[in-house]
Amino acid sequence: MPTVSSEELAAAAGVNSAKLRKDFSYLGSYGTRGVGYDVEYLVYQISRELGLTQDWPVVIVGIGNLGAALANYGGFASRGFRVAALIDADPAMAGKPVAGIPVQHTDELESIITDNGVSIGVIATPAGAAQQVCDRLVAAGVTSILNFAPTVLTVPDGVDVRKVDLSIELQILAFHEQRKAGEEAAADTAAAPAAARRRSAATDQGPDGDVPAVMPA
Amino acid sequence: MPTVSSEELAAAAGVNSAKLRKDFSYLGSYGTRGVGYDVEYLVYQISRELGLTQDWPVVIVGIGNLGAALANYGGFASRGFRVAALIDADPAMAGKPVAGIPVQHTDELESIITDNGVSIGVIATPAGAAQQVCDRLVAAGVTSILNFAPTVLTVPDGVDVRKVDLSIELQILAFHEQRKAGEEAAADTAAAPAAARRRSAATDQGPDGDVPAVMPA
DNA sequence: ATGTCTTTGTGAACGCGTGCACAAAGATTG
DNA sequence: CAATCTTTGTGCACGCGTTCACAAAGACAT
Ligand SMILES: NC(=O)c1ccc[n+]([C@@H]2O[C@H](COP(=O)([O-])OP(=O)(O)OC[C@H]3O[C@@H](n4cnc5c(N)ncnc54)[C@H](O)[C@@H]3O)[C@@H](O)[C@H]2O)c1
Ligand SMILES: NC(=O)c1ccc[n+]([C@@H]2O[C@H](COP(=O)([O-])OP(=O)(O)OC[C@H]3O[C@@H](n4cnc5c(N)ncnc54)[C@H](O)[C@@H]3O)[C@@H](O)[C@H]2O)c1
Repeated sequence: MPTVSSEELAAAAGVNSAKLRKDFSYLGSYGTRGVGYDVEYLVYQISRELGLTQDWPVVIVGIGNLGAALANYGGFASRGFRVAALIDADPAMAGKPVAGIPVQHTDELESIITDNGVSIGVIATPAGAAQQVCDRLVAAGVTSILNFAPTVLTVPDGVDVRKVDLSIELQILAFHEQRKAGEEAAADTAAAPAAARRRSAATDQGPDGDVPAVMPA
Repeated sequence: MPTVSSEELAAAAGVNSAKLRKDFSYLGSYGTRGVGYDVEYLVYQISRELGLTQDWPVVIVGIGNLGAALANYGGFASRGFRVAALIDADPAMAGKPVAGIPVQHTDELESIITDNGVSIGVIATPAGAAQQVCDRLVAAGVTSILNFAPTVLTVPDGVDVRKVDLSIELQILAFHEQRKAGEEAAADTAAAPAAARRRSAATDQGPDGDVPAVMPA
């Protein structure tokens, strides 16, 4: 029986072995002391706990550059997600297949959700349409939303939203990049607006000081 | 002078106002008691601290479905990121413009990085090519990488990597979705492999118990 | 100038996740 | 069966981020 120890797994994942064991313990206690974890059983238990043993139908709304790329992405199917439908507001796109799936018009949004029992929706529309699309998805029964539009969505309790903001990812990299370079360049207060210059010399922090807690790691 | 209070900002952002004030305090102390924060000055200070006052050239490697969508995305430019070059290994794509920018062949990767002083790279190649592309980017001088390929990249110290894994985003939603539904469906141990069934009845946790600490929020 | 009222900035307490350290479990060997 | 050895499962302590609560600052009215 193939097994792994928490030490091996932790080394591979780059985390602490005690943390890993404690995490596993939340799913139940199914390691064997002196031996480790039964790989097959472990994989199954984690998959089940994560909901990967079921198939989740998802709809993608907004089949533009990004939506089309997502529709073409094979990585979803391999993790148990099935693209149940593609939805776009552009009448010219209706019926046209993307990634082998015909695009349907927004008019049919509600019936698509209901008929397919969809509970996960992906929003890839322009920012202006996102909240409205979100509202319709939620009203139709969707309770989990993956949002690519740069908007903060408002949803009722019980609905989960995850926002993927690629600009913010770049901003985080740029922030660290700036720190790496040292703040020599930060002294260019010439570019600051009038109100900024007002007291920048007095209060701007120097290159010392730690990373502000505001920033994500 | 247009101002905002920490209370207003916190309500808009959906966070605690004290946290917001403490966070701002790390950037310096530039609120006015009894009044609030000078909006213009606040925006400038945050932008500067985040590195948004400079322009960051980025290269995108792998101009397929996703890479092309990224190249077409206008949201980057508006946040101070300039697509300096598009790079792909496919000779057929060389010279062909995507989003108005001609695609260049991988052979020129090193010179592109050097000539443009690029320190941020985006990887949108298939998983198999990601590490190799990453190594070349790093060797050429890139110190920040945004990785879309489903691979854990190994990089030397001093290089930052951020991984965007859309499947994981969906998995997190599916996990919460499963919990919302109650675990009635979790009892389908019939689908479990032999080793799993071995003792599932004995140790599988019931519907009670809290959210495992393993899971991200 | 003095008083009032609003809002900041922050010390202190709290809660939670992480890591240490070890007893208990179980496999394995003699 | 007893001894030994490996690795789990977890109590406990530490550290860090979040939140509370309030004194101090400053605007504004009188
Ligand atoms: N392209 C990227 O790489 C990228 C990166 C980050 C974020 N985003 C965000 O993702 C979203 C989509 O980006 P894109 O580049 O694909 O844009 P796009 O303009 O190419 O596509 C938008 C699509 O949404 C459709 N649409 C508009 N209103 C709709 C509605 N009410 N209901 C349904 N469909 C509607 C349009 O017909 C169009 O097909 C935008 O909010 C963008 O900011 C894109
Ligand atoms: N499409 C999506 O929505 C999506 C979502 C999540 C993750 N991803 C990941 O993003 C990556 C790209 O996805 P895609 O759908 O755009 O794939 P794709 O096949 O459409 O594009 C890949 C591109 O990379 C190029 N390429 C291959 N090897 C290269 C190399 N060594 N150097 C430079 N370029 C090279 C190919 O010529 C091709 O143009 C994949 O790793 C995929 O798993 C994609």
